[in-house]
Amino acid sequence: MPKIVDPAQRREAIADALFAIVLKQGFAKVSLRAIAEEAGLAIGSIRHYFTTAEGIVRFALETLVARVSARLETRLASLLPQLDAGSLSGGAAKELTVDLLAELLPLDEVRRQESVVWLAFEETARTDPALADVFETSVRGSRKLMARTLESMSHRGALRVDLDLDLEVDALAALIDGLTLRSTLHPEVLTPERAREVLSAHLEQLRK
Amino acid sequence: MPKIVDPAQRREAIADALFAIVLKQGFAKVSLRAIAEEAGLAIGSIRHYFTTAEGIVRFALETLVARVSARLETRLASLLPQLDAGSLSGGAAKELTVDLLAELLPLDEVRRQESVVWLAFEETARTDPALADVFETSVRGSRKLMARTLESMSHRGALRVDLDLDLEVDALAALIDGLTLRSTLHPEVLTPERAREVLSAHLEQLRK
DNA sequence: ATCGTTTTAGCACGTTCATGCTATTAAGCC
DNA sequence: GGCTTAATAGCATGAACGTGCTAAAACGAT
Repeated sequence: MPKIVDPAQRREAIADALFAIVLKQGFAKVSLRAIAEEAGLAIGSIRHYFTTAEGIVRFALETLVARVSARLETRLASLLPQLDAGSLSGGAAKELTVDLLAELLPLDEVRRQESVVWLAFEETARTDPALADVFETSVRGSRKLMARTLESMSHRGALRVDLDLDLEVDALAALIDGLTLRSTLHPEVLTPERAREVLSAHLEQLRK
Repeated sequence: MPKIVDPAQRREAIADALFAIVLKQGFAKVSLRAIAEEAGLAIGSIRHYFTTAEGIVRFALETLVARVSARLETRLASLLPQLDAGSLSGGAAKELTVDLLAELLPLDEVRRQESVVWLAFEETARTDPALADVFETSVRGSRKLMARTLESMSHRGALRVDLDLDLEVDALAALIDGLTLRSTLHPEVLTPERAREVLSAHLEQLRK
């Protein structure tokens, strides 16, 4: 039998190499050669796991989405029971909600890198049908997360009653998108910590 | 004397060709050859006006910024006297303010195209120092516009008094960034008209 | 009509790219 | 210990790229 290498792990390593290049040199510099060098592999080796270059990009995007989704799911799973238990004060509940949504902000190096890569993919996806559907799903998913969050507040009676909930969902989703965009690409204008404050203040204004 | 061609006009036409390619095929497909074909010129002709390919990109970005800035300046110039005159009702003043800020949203085909190109440049600029300073300036400029807008409301006494003005400036800037991003790249999730409604509602909530 | 200069055209070169193939290497079962 | 097969390595090809450079063309003043 042959040399044993976990193929899934190898694929992830290749995706990580792609991320590193996007991060350091931008999406335009991504190429099989660059990925091979970054990963410390020969081009032939990479092509053993991915037949086309496009396949790498596609897989990398799916990997990225999976990682972020997993983190959000984890947080959500630990948050919802706490909120439903009703044992928290309004302020504590709000802080936990902020924590959940702030998961999307580039508040640490890992998330900063993910945000950069995410934004790089976004431009590529606009003209690449193979990637577009992944984004469509993700964007709808993030809107859904906002909706769930606000509905949860509403059910607890923690939300102002004079609000158009649907409109507030769009506003919250856009606000977080904008905060992420600015604090990722222009941290000297808007620091991630500041972005978190803005998010917190926004939620505070929605409270009763 | 030689054939008469307005060089400035030619440069703009070349920039427009670049915009068209970004729009139709994405930033990755931009090349001298592609630009030449789109503009109906020979590569040599283009290189007569721009010695390097990088120069075209740089010039195109400056052109884009100039166009958007000019539109904003025009609107601002017509808006400020009206507001200072104090002859408008609060509601009318707010609508005019929304109109001003909505200039940044992709509400018509021209602005949609500009937004797409703008976002494409943004990713490129992250790793290209020659473009980065243009963006730095523009991002600060847009924040300044938000600040001026809110200050104007504040001076007219049209703003709630319990607000942290600086925080609201960041929030407004991020909200508009996010609305633009979403309604440009994912109009099926957030239509531009809907984005305008969100913006309007946000400003309404800031009013006294 | 001729000349001088701007504009246009495009060839040639060296790089870089993705990809189709073919060898070579390494590891576990017989 | 040799066989089998996954994994690795890298060569060859053709296409696309930016750019240096030279030649042609177009046009207005003389």
